[in-house]
Amino acid sequence: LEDVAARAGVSRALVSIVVRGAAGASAESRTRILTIAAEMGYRPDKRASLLAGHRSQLIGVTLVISHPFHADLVEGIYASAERHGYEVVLSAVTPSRGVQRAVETLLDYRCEAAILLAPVVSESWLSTVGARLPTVIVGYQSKNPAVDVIRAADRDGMRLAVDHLVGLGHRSIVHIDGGRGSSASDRRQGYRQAMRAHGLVDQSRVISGGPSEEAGAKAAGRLFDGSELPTAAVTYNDRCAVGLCDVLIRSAISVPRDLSVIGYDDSQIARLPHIGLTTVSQDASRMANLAVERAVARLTGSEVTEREIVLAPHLVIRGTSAFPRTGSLLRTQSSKVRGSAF
Amino acid sequence: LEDVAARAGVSRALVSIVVRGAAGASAESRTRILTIAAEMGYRPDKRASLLAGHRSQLIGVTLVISHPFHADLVEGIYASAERHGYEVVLSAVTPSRGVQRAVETLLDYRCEAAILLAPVVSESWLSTVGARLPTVIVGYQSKNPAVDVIRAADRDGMRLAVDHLVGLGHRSIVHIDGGRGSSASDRRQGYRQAMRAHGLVDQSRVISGGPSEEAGAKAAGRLFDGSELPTAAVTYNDRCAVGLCDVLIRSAISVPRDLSVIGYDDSQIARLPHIGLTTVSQDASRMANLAVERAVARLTGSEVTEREIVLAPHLVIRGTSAFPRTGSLLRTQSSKVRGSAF
DNA sequence: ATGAAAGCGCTAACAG
DNA sequence: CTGTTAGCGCTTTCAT
Repeated sequence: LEDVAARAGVSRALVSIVVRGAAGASAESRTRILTIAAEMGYRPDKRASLLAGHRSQLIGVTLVISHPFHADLVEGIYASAERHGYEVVLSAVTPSRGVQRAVETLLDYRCEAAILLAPVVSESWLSTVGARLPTVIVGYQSKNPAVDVIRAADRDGMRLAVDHLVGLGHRSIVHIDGGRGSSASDRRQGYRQAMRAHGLVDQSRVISGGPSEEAGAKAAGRLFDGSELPTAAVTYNDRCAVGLCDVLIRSAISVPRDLSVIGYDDSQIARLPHIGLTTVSQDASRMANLAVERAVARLTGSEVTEREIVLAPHLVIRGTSAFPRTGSLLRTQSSKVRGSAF
Repeated sequence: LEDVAARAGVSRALVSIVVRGAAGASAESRTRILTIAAEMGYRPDKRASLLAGHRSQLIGVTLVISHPFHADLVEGIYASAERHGYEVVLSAVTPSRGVQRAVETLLDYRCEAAILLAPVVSESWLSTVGARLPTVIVGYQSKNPAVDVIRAADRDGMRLAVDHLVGLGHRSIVHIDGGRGSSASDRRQGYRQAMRAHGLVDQSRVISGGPSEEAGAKAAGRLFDGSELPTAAVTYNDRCAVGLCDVLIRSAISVPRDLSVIGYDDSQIARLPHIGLTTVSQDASRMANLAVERAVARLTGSEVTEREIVLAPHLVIRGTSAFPRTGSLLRTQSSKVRGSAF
C-alpha cells in the first residue's frame, strides 16, 4: 500500500479508498492508482483489512465435503455473498473434525454470520452459537429461536412424491427413512400423512435407512422382509435412492418397471443422465441465496418477520417413476438378491 | 486479551505467551491464566494474531466440493497440518469460481504455502504461483520446476489393474480414459504399455470417457461399437467406473460375470459395500500427509531432494473383477441397452 | 519470569 | 478531493 502510494505520489489513505472502491476519489486518480497497483501486482492484505475494518464482511460456512447437495449450496453462497459484498470462509466437517470445531474456526476469524450446512447435533450448543452471531441453518429444521432456518417443506415434499406415485396407480409404497435428525423425521411424517390422506394407512411401511448410498443399499435387503415387494419406494435423499437402485438393479429388479424409486434433493447425482432419478427438488441456489440474504438482513438490522423460511419443494420427474406393473413381485423372485455380487 | 490480563493481574504479553503455548511462563501462571481465559470464554482474534505474527502458519488448499477423493485428502490435510502446527484455509473451485480465483483468495490471506487438489489448467500460471509461495499439487502430474508434486505412479497403477485382469484370464480389456489432463494421459499410457507387455496390442482399445459418472455412463454406449463386448474394462477413476457399471447392470450385463470393471482412486464410493469396486488405491491420507510435510519442508528450508514424490499404488480387489465368462458376449445381446431406462 | 513498548498493514475518522 | 492521525488485537523484541 505504502509503495503504491509512493509510486503514485499520493497518500496511503487515497490508495486505500481506491483499491476497495470506496467513495472519495476522483475518476482520474482512481484509474491512475488502479493501474499502478495492478502493474505492481498489489493485493491488499486480507488480515490487515480484516483487523482494521470495523466489520469483517465475512460469512462463515460449515459444510461436508463430498456431499453433492452442499456443493450446490456452496456455489450459490459464493455467488450471493459476492453480490452482497461479503466474503466466504469455508470450514469443513470431517469424521475427525466436528461441527463444533468447525464453527470455532469461523468464530476465530470473526465471521459476522454463520451459515451451517452440516447438521448440528446439540440444540443447546446451537443456542450458544446463535447468541454469539447471526446463524442460519440450511436444510434442517430447528425450533431454536436463536437461529434462522432456510429449508424446504419436507412434509410437502414427501406428499408430492407420494401423490405422484398414487397418481400413477401405486398403492404399496414404502419409505426408506433417514434415521435421526429433524428433516428425517419430517419426511417420515410427511410420508405417513400422505399415505393416510390416500387411505393407504395399512400399506404404509417405513424401513430404516440413512443419508448415504450405503444406507440405501442396506435398506434394499429389508425390503424383502414382507411376503410381497412394494411397487414403489420414496427415500430420504438422492444418495439413499441411488444406493437402493443399485442393489435392486443388480438383483434383477427393474427400476421403474418392477419398482419405482423417488429420491430427495435433486442433487447433481440425480441429474446424471444415466441415473435420471425422479426426485424432490429443494432448489439449492435459491436456498443459498436466501440464507445469505437472511444473514445480511440480520447484520444490517433489517426487519425480519419470520425466523424460518420454508420453501415449497417441487417434484422433478425423471426416469425412475412409472406405472406399477400389474401384480406385485413375490418374495420368491427376490431370491437372487442375496447371492448376487454387482 | 487485555481483559484477561487485567483479571489475572498480569501483562498482556504474558497472557499472549500462555494462550499460544509459547515458552517463557511459569507452570503456575500458566494454569491460572488458562483457567481465567477459559472461564471468560476468551478466544484469540485470528486476524490480529495473523497480522502480528511474522508467520501466518496458514496452509491454503484448493478443492472441489463433492469430489470424494478430495474429501479424503482434506481430512488428511487437516490432521497433518495440525500435527505440524499449521492451520488450513479452504478455497473451493466451483463452476463459477476458477482455480485462479481460488488461489488468489489464499494469497490474500497470506497463506505460507498452497496445496492444490483441483487440477490446474495453465502451466505458465502455475509457474507464477509457484514463484510466489511453496506450492504442492496433489494427484496431478507436472514437470513444472516451480511446484512440488505428490502423486501415485499412474502407469504402474494401470499395470496392476491390467495384470490382475490378465491373471484372471481376461484378454479383451478396454480402457475408458479420462480425456485431457496429465494423469489421464498417464493412465492411458500405462494401459497401453501393460497390454503390450502381455502381447495383447491387438486387443488394446481406448474409449473416450471422463472424470465423472456421466462420462462413464456415456462410454458404456461406445462399448458396443465393436462386434464383441470386451470381457473387462479399466476406467480412469472410480466415478467413471460407477457410471459404467450402472449402465451395464441396467442393460442386463452382469458385473463381474459378463464384464469385469476396475476403477481408480479407492475413494469412499468404491468402498461402499453394495458397490464393492475393485480399484487402484492412491492412499489419500498418505498423500495428504506427504503434501503437508513437503509444504512444511519448503517453509522451514529443509533439504528437499526430489521435487516429485511418486507413490506406488496398490490394487484393492473387491467384487467387480472376476474370471471372464467363457465366450464373450455378442453384439446382439446388447440390443437391450438402448431402450432400457434404469 | 514478567512488563513496557513498538509495530504488523490496513481502515476510518478527521481536518485541510 | 486529499493528507494526517489514530487505532484494530495481537506478537515480539528488549529491558527489568
